[in-house]
Amino acid sequence: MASTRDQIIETTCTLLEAHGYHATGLNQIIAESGSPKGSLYYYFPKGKEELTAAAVERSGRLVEQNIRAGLANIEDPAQAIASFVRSIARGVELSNFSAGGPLTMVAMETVNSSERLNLACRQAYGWLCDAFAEKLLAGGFTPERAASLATFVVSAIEGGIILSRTNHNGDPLRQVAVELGAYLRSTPKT
Amino acid sequence: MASTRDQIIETTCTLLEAHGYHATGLNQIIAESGSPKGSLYYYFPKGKEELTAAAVERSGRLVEQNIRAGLANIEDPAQAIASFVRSIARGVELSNFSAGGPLTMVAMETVNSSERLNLACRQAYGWLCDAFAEKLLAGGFTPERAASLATFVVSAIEGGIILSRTNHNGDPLRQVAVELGAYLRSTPKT
DNA sequence: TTGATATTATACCAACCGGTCTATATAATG
DNA sequence: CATTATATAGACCGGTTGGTATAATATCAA
Repeated sequence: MASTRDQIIETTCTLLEAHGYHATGLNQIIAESGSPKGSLYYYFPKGKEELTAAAVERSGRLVEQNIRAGLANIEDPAQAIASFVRSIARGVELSNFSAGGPLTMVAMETVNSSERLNLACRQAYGWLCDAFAEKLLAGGFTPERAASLATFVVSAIEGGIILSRTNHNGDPLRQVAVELGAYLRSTPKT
Repeated sequence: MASTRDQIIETTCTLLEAHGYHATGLNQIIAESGSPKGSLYYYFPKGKEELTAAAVERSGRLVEQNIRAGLANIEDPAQAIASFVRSIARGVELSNFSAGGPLTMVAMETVNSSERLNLACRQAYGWLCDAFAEKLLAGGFTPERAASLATFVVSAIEGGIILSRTNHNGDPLRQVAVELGAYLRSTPKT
């Protein structure tokens, strides 16, 4: 059974992903998690910011695991990444375009208003880039190429999610999958 | 001299870009634009949603113009786009990471909460894609290739802006410029 | 059983939100 | 000049926000 604290974080992750930071109210979190406000402030004395930081960290770790797991089945990095992006497209569609990019909104909403959340998001994005970079490294790319390409991959996916959610259509992400796959297949490894 | 209405829209664009939809208050808009609330509701009787829709449209048109202007000086699409992305990186840095992607946040924040704003953002993103697609078309790509690549380009840039703003560093966008340029140079035009 | 600690449960608060209201300038028009 | 539309000005409203205070209740060691 999940502890009250975990339940609160989990609920926060879901709401942040769907509605963003400023549109997610503490009252909504306690209502959906079934915990009273007293518990929330017991576990997160500094309030919304601290809770969100924990949620961002959790989401980041979760996405990182998803990436590693999603890339593990196919050896060739180009094919593995293309296939993974297609699976994101399906996930976004299945969620009715309310999932995908749990970090994006918090990252953008708090860039200039919360140092703490900015750092949490920066760290989380680092984990995602690292996960891709390691796959590329294992596929024979040099460390420098792997790092630059990983940033590129995360950028393209992030943007693809935005377009797919906005258009209520998984196709933009699928086009990203196609082009990204083609590029990774053709670009030199050094 | 800008009319009161234009002044309100312009202020709204700036605030939306920096803080997003839910963090931008009507009181803040009227304070910074110097117009009283009565004028705001005179020009936008339906309130915040209507005003934001106007701001999104304006931002979309403005970005579209920037793209066309930015791509006009270099004939080769790959070089032109790479150069344009580098100029975005400079712009993001110069704004202290509070500019870039005026549509992103509104698009994400309102995907499932405002049909009207969702449509406005969808339309605006369409304009951006079209601007890139036309450059690619002029560069010899087939219409289908141009459309798919344009979506890819917008995705990568959008994501690059997120990473650059989050990391308070223009380099992610510059890496996007490098990889995007390399891919567009090497990918077949049919 | 007792006492201390950990946790839950609400009542409450000032501040702010988007939105409505009425009153008043200002300008164009008969 | 009188009248009418346009536009400005800001007080005000109910509801919600994040956050605080305090009391009740589990939990468990001694």
